[in-house]
Amino acid sequence: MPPTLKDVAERAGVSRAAVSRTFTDGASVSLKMRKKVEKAATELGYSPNALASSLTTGRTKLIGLVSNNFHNPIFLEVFDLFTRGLQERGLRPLLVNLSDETDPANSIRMLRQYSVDGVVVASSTLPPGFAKAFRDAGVPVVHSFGRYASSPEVHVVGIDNAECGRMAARELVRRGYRDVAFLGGPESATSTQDRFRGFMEELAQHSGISLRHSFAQAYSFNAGRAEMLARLKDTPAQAYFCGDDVLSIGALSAISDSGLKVPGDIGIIGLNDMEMAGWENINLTTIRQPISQIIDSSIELIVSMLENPERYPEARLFPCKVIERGTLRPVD
Amino acid sequence: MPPTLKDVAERAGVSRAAVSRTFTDGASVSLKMRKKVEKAATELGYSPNALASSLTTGRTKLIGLVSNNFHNPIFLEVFDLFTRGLQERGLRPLLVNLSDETDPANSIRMLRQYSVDGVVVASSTLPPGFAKAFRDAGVPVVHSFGRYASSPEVHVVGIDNAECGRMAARELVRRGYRDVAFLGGPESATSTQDRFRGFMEELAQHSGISLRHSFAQAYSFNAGRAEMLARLKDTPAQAYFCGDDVLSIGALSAISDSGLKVPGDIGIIGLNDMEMAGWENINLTTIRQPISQIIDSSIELIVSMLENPERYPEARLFPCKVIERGTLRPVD
DNA sequence: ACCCATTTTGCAACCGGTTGCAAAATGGAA
DNA sequence: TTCCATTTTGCAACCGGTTGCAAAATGGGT
Repeated sequence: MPPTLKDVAERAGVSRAAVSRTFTDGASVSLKMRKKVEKAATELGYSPNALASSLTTGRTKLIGLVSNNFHNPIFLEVFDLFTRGLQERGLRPLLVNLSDETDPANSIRMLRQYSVDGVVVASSTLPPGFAKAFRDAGVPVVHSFGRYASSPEVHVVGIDNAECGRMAARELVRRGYRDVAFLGGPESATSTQDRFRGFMEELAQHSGISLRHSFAQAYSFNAGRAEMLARLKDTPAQAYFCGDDVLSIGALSAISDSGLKVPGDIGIIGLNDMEMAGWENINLTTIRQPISQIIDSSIELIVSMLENPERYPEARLFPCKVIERGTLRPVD
Repeated sequence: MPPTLKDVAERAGVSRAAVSRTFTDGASVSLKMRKKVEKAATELGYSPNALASSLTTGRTKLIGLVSNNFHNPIFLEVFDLFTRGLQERGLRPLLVNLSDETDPANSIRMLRQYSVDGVVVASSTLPPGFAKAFRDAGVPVVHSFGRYASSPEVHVVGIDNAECGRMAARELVRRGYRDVAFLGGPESATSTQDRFRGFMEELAQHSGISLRHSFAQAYSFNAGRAEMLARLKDTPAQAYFCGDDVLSIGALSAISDSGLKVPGDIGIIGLNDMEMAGWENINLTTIRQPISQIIDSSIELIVSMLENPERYPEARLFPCKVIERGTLRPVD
């Protein structure tokens, strides 16, 4: 239905090759020819079919954006930044919602059918093997918010979750808490495991600190609330390092329902610093994850892999920092 | 690099047409042939190139998902539902982030280059002309959360925003508020205009009610908070119908900061019933928009347009209802 | 006006599939 | 076994572009 190369060529009275050349930059076309072709093209309202050309060039400019985090508000920011960043570079995001799927086979097949030039896996809960499966299938891949590995097999861009755990521990100790707890996300998520490990390691350096832990079912408000309600049945800890901000907000809600005060009775520190954490009626002390840097860097990396698919895998970790708000008691 | 039809044909010792047929259902292939081909295909790890086939079939199974709402948490739910619904039907969402762009020309060109089979415009702020431009370009389109028109030029699926305005008005009147206000989203958004119109219309039916109005810069927490802070400089109204839930939450934050109580001093009613509205520490009285029905219906519509692109445009509006929580005072 | 190096152009094959058509194979009935 | 209607298969053209190669055009120098 829409006009094709052939239509333009006929109308301009030139060869199809000539038309193709005026629309691929770097090709040799005389000014006269270009004028003629452009005239015919605009008259017909022609624009080249990207998919047809991908057949011969081997490039679709399609990037698979794969995620399973469609319930955590911070991922709206993530999608916003990714789509804008990709668009700015002339790339198109083909979105894949994993829902509860953790087997990459389906997504790989699907994304290969559409010949995506590369894939960004955006998830803090999927294991490194997930992204690796793409690489093994010959698809350039970057795992954003993925698990750090000292000898990474795929590009990983994110934060050092263990270091964040240590950071949270230091912050709680600095504020004089002695009886602390980790209220993590799902135990199977790599981010949960790493944050917990770091948290424990650091606390082990300090004497006389008691530590407990438990895990919520998901990184979600309801899961955080439910888990904290359960904790409140017994004597709760003095302060909790929660798996992330949504979880923290759920916990806050449980605490205020039970009549206790934050930070008076219980302290909370989260992780992410999503927009909502700064809302005045939440005012959560948390650890900021530099989302936009992570995403810029991920895009830069996937773009560079389009030129050089064999690029040696690297881990890019960005520093986090504590954002002090109102849910931890002040230092004495 | 990945194996092609030809590779499979050679390995199986059959024609390329035979291979093609075993992978298109409804085609005539003997069982013996099928076995042979499937064997060769799995040995090579072949899967057909969807883009190449789109060239002859004229179908890419790509659906453009166009939105400018990447800051309203409710759109995370929207994206989740859309991507899942499309995937279930074997369609792939190609995401377009409009950011601040309101001219459809770019998106149309881009989506035509990728030969999308159809487009879903998911936005409550874009004017009907936006979606219409796609239709005029010959691309099947559905405008979800779009403006209702009695003689629609494109398919619109959403709610009757004016009716929601009336509903909010009735609810406030029923609770005995006499001095009420509309705190809308951006004045240019069609949803804002319609909600305001309905709200006024209904209030005009009741005597002795005073109405004021103002508009926030965006459908966002900060905008709602800023706008409410401004209102609080003078004597505020008794109750506010806010443009949506995020705006409401911003307003709530401003109110509690100023030392006033909700619903004691000021009542708030929102619109959307996003997940957060039900969180116990927010507990917002609001009007529920049946998101998942809207999206199911949108997908059903766009799918039906793939078969019949000339399908007569219709408006599908879903009823909303008031969800009573804790931000309006009880009926006397 | 002529020659030659350089640019521009068109031809034709190709990318990875699909499909109308006719030839070949199948299989049931006589 | 033979015949004929029905499937199954392969050939070849096509979808909308790109690109190597050789022919044609250009233009500068003498």
